[in-house]
Amino acid sequence: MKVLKSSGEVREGSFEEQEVKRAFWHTTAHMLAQAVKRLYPEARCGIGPAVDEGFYYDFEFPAAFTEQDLPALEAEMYKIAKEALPVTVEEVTEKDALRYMGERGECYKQELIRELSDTGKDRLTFYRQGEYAELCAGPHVMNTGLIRALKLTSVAGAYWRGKEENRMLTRIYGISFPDAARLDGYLTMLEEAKRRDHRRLGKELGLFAIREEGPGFPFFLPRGMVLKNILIDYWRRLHEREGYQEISTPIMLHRELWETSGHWDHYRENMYTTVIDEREFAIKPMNCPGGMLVYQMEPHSYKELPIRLGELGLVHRHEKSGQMHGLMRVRCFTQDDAHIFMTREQIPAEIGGVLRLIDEVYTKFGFSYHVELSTRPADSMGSDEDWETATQGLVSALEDLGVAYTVNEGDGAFYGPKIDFHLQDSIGRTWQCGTIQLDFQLPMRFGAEYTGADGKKECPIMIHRVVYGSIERFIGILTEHYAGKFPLWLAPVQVRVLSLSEKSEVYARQVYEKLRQAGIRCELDERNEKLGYKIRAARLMKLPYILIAGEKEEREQQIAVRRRDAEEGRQDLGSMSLPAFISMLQKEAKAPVAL
RNA sequence: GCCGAAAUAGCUCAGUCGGUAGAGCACUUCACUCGUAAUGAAGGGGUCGAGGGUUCGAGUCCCUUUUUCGGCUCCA
Repeated sequence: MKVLKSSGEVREGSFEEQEVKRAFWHTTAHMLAQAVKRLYPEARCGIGPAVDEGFYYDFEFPAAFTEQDLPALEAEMYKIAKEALPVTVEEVTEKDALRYMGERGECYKQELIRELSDTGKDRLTFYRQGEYAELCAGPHVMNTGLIRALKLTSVAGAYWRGKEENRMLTRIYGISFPDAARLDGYLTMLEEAKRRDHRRLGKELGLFAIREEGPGFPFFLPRGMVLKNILIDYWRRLHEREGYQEISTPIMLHRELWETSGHWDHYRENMYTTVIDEREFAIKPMNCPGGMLVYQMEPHSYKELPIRLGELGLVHRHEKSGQMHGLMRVRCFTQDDAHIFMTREQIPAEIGGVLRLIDEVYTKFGFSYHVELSTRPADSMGSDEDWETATQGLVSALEDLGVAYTVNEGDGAFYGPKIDFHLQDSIGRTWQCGTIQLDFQLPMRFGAEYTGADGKKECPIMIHRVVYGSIERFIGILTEHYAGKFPLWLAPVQVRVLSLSEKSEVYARQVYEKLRQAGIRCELDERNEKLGYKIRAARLMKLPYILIAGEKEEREQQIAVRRRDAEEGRQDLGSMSLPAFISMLQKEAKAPVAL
């Protein structure tokens, strides 16, 4: 497959190559625009790039455009493919480009052209296929006939240039391939991913629920609560090992505190407030001011530092409607927070320690993650020097440990720069989980101090950090990552005991009671149903182990064991004694933290 | 918040032109006493998200509203 660059250079490459694939999708995006202009001549084009999975194109339609209108566009695009139009590139002057777009009413394109020449872009190119031409830097594939399979997947709104104050355009998403088989494969993969959706699994497995009575406020059901508690338990052990002390601060504090911390000025829109005895209170959106107050309750010496105060803090934030997403984005969540108070000299070691801790946890769950460094935002407080020092502190910690990261300009918290850890969900969307934020502001605003070796009062530096991020979001990610098949140590229910018939009910119950006594999370299915039916039910719940207790097992004082994950192709492990099974289980679910 | 779509039994969904609200699974009862992914029969279960309107009559048409879904923006 040949790719045409804007210089006119032609390169041969395969569809599997990133550059070729993107050129392929980009050309398909142009075909979409071409089809739109054929069917809706009054529509105006925005931009239409290739993305990681396919492409999109933004349009302003004269009348409402809905998903029902997609098939007609798809048909027109197939027609354009069949026409096998050659794709060519030509250099144009700004004047010609503006005139061409002006004649066609393309005001968005004109805006782009003006902006490109204002930013000193000396070369403008048009790509042309048949009657359709547009401003584009390429590259593209060389013929529309190469696109043999395509699908327009969804319609969504998107602000022009991504800015909330701009007009909202209609964005059409799609994907294309050089053959039908690959398109089918892609669509099947999407179906698979839907099966892992934590919202679906959360319902099916009885983990959590969100109801109309509390939008964005999740309910944890018994099984989900077990999972949450296991994660908390693991977290506590780790933090004990790492020298953290755990605290708990109030969920609601007086307005003055939030004024001192700066939240009232910088975060007010997201805070819930209430009035008690005619005084205004805010429900905490973050735990830091509470942690700050704990630090200040007694005087500190440099010898005590670093002080690491951990808190599983329940925070509430008013996320705008339309932004919630299962457990991933909620209005009330538990942060596995900690605030570290330290001297300037301790910064590298402490940041390094947190980086290692986060890596240990993510590795434990088998996650791959990427790291971003977010720098000073427009709405922020503090001096330039402090921001510079703080940002430099994070950079050198990352570089000392050889962590690869990308920079996210202007995306830091209002009080300091941050390192973010992003994890992927089942369809490849990424979610920020862990974060490490360095803060010079808050200790200063609160007048926090410690006594140095020379007897002088100094202001400590503070780290805010979370590992899971939010336990809710982390559970969402975990559920999708494991597709609901939680490893034994995390599984809310580890074993289900099945009686074979009414004759084996008593024995099955005995087995169940013994497992419970051994501390194994188990359930008993003594319903009067066939074995196949009960196995199916247990399999659908994705339980790690199924035990069958029938008359034969009772005679031999054994149980028949069936496991969820086939080992060497076997799910049926045959019969064994209960003590043997229990010790096998205990070995498999061994303590998650090496202390 | 914005653009688009959706909401019917516990769950997944059907419901034609506006004319007495349905299926499968789940649940309860009965029969069967069963060996590794669904035994059979019977029964209970609905203010069709909420509020208003049009109509002799609304799950169905119109308006408002809430929630959810796909995105945008924002964020853990």
